Amino acid sequence: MKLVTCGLPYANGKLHIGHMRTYIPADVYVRFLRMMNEKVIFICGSDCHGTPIVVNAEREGLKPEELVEKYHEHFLRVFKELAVEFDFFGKTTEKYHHERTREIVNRLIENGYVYSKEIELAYCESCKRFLPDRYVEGICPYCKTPARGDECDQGCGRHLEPGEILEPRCKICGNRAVFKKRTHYFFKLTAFQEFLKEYLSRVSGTENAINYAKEWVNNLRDWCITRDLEWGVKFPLDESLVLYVWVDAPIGYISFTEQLTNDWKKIWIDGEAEIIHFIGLDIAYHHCIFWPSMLKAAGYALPSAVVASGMVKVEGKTFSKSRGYVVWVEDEYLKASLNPDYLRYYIVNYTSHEKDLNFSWDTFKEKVNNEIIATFGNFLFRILSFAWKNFGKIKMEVDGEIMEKISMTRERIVEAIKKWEFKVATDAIMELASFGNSYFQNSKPWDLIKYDKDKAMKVVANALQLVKALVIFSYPVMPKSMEKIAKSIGLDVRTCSIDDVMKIDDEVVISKPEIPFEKIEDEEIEKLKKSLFDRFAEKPEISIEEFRKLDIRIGKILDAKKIEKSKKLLKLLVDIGDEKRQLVAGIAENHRPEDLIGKLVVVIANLKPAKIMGVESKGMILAADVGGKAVLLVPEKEVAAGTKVK
RNA sequence: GCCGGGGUAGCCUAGCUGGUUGGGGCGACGGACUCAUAAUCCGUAGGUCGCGGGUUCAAAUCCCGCCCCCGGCACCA
Repeated sequence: MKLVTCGLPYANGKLHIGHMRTYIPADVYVRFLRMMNEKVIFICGSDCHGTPIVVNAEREGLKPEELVEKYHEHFLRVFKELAVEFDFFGKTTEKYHHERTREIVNRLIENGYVYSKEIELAYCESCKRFLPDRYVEGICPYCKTPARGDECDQGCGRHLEPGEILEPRCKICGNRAVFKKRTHYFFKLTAFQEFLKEYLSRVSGTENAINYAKEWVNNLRDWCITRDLEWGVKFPLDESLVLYVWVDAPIGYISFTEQLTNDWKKIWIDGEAEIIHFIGLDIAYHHCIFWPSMLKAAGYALPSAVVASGMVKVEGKTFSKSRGYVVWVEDEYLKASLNPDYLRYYIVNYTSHEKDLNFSWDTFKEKVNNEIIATFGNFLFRILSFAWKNFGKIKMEVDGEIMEKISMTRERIVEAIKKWEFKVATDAIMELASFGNSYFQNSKPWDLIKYDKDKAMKVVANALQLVKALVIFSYPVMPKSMEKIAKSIGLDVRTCSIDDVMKIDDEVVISKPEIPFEKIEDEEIEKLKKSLFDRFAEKPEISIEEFRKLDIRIGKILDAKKIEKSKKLLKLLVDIGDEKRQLVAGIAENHRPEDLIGKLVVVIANLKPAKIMGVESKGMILAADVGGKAVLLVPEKEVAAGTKVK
């Protein structure tokens, strides 16, 4: 038995193509396994806790449970449309999930892996509460830049443990927070270093995730697993605290299994099933470090594989919701009435599972029109049409050569799927379709039919066997379209085993075939491209007053030096008229210090000072960002340092 | 700088536990066919396998050095 899970989507936003890079291949994998006669359970659900949900709900004027429900419904809808069929799709807000989570945490406690520690935490006196995670804004203790409570998101990027942040402010009311002592609870992650090393050396899955994890193992810290929040799973030893969302989220894999089947103990306690986690690379830490340690500590079964998908790019750019490099599944893809199977094929076939996948509308159109339609769909349709028009009923006599080809393709597919090589598997399908076209073309049944009907029928029989094989092979990837086609040859593909491709019926009755796939027109793609590209440059409108707040002037670079041990940073001394400023600029990669001295540049003089690598920076110089390389802005004529820029 | 992943024809990519003439796909060009959603089939052109050394009878594949790209972190005020 196998249990396949997908990383839980976070219930504070809609699904985009980046999400689908995990869910679609997982669904394809599960469907193939079932066709290969494996018993499989496929589990997922909404991840509903954590601070961002509370903050977003407040912003939208909703209760957290309402916000969560809204996105939960969205997930169910989109997964259904895309034919991603989980056996159970739960919610971490449910009672059963809270119970299972508390049971596991109690085991961690009983087994001695949880300890309390008094730490100093930010507390907002006007809101009368402790400020966990992203409720708090302050200064990073490591690099002294403004940061969020849980990580230094603008500066050094470090994960901050609760209470570490300096000068905390309440994000909700903006007031200065005070530090108060508070007892929190820690999981002894450091006790699992040896275990993790051993575990990571034997766990299966994709190399990308495991390699990262092997590096992380050498630098573990105990993990604060409680938060001062009301929204979440109550911590058993202190009900005024909830568990950190990353404690309870993966436990959903267990609690959801429990809802589905009484066999859950065999899977999660007795270790009688293979547990396979499909995740995005961004949550590899949680699945390769935190999660196995927790399971081990609580005496549960360990996952046998972590399969991480690579990142998604949009039109060649790094995926970014805020910058608009994103494709929304419901509002864009589905709204355009595009066949969901096209997206499934694209995601699974574009490149290998662990490499970065580029989603480009032009490539999408080409793959759909050339591969799915011209090669694959056209083969199905030309055979079915020819068979229907000329025979209606075909006596099946299939050549050994054809069966051999089908058998080889089956082997290739099965081997590839076992290794999560979805591209290899789907390429094999396309190749078989191509073989079919070639066979049919070279056999010229449209000529044969004029003088040797029997011979023509034999060609059609061979081709029909290929059609049947293609329908079965590609069903896991394109289930909706294949169900439709299967009907015209009287096949119920949902109940087929992959071995059925080797079975030859006595005769096949053809009903009138329908065109299997609609072509994608240029105008359609242009529209989709336009709405995407229009978004790229969008920034909120600002008033002239807001603009006037900027103190922009011409500065003259008096001195420039490289900052030690830094690759990108230069320390500059700039004359801005009434004073000489020191500032740090990330331009060292394509500017030599000696070339900069004497140069006029544009400076923002009233930017809040910050320290970067221990060097104080008071201001910023402006440059065009050309693929990450800085091209400095300079005045067109010689002007005095300090000249205002409007 | 450290860590990870890469650099193969105009573009995407397989091969990378060394061994027959480095495979595909898209695009380009020429031809054929008409059953088929102007789909399909056959053929042609196009490669210093990032650069330089080394090991070997034999290297895209192994070793050493270097360059470049991507991602993460240190550092883009």
